Amino acid sequence: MARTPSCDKSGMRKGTWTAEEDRKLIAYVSRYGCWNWRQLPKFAGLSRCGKSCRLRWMNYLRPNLKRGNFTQQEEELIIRMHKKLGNRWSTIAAQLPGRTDNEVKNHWHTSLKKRVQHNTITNIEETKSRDIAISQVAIPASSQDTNGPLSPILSSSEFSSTSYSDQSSTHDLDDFGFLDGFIESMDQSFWLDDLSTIVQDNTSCAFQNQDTSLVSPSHSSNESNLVLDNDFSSFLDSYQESTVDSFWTQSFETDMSHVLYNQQWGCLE
DNA sequence: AACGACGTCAACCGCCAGTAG
DNA sequence: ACTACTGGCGGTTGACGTCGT
Repeated sequence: MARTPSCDKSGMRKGTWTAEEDRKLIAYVSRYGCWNWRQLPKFAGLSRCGKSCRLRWMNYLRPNLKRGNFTQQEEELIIRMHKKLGNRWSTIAAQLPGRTDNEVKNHWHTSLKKRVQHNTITNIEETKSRDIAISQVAIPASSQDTNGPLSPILSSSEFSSTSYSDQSSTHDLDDFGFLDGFIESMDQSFWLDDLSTIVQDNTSCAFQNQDTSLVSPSHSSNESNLVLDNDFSSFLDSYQESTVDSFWTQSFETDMSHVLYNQQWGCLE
């Protein structure tokens, strides 16, 4: 899924991010936080615009992102919320821990939209044929089965009345309070099921420790180099998983000691 | 094997709201 | 009140993968 790297008029790189750029961005944000996206590329040694850095971080690099296929629960939640909210992807994504608005939006356009449209058409056809049947056989409406499955995948309206019947049966369609309970009912393991690799404790900050000033006695330079030599994507998985609990609670250094960092990367004169 | 059609998704673009000066 | 700047959002693009012929 790589785009051909290119540069815009101002010399900023565009297109696919390289592993090296990812490393620099992770290293910088992990250490100093994102205090100003516009200024960040300069200090992090990246030839990217701040917007591009922010997007890369938010959609791909930041910890606690859940990658991989959407679960049926997630898909049903997206369908239901989209029916209610429309294309408010960030709001919808906020209800799906570990998912980005971009990811939700892409999944909607590539998969869920067609499914919903198909179900809508199927629903109309089912309704028509049922109406005909009703008109031909005068059965009291109350005895009609209106809840039969129309397809293996539930439509959004069915979802509201079946999948989470315990919650939704007691809530109006306009009441989204049940979503909170729905999310809360899922423990941490649910959201992390797709994260495959268990990371050794001493790997968690190995990347940051490339700054030799930060290398603890327990980390030899060989260990740090090992991280650099390994496949970057697997490192990224490890990095993201290992920082799930601690990342957002850690306090970033707010002084301007990026100079130390940049000396390590050689990106400042 | 070659080709085109279609699907996927990372990344870009333009707009807008919030905020500081 | 106005301007400039920034972050965030949603729409769109386009490179690459997959599938069918």
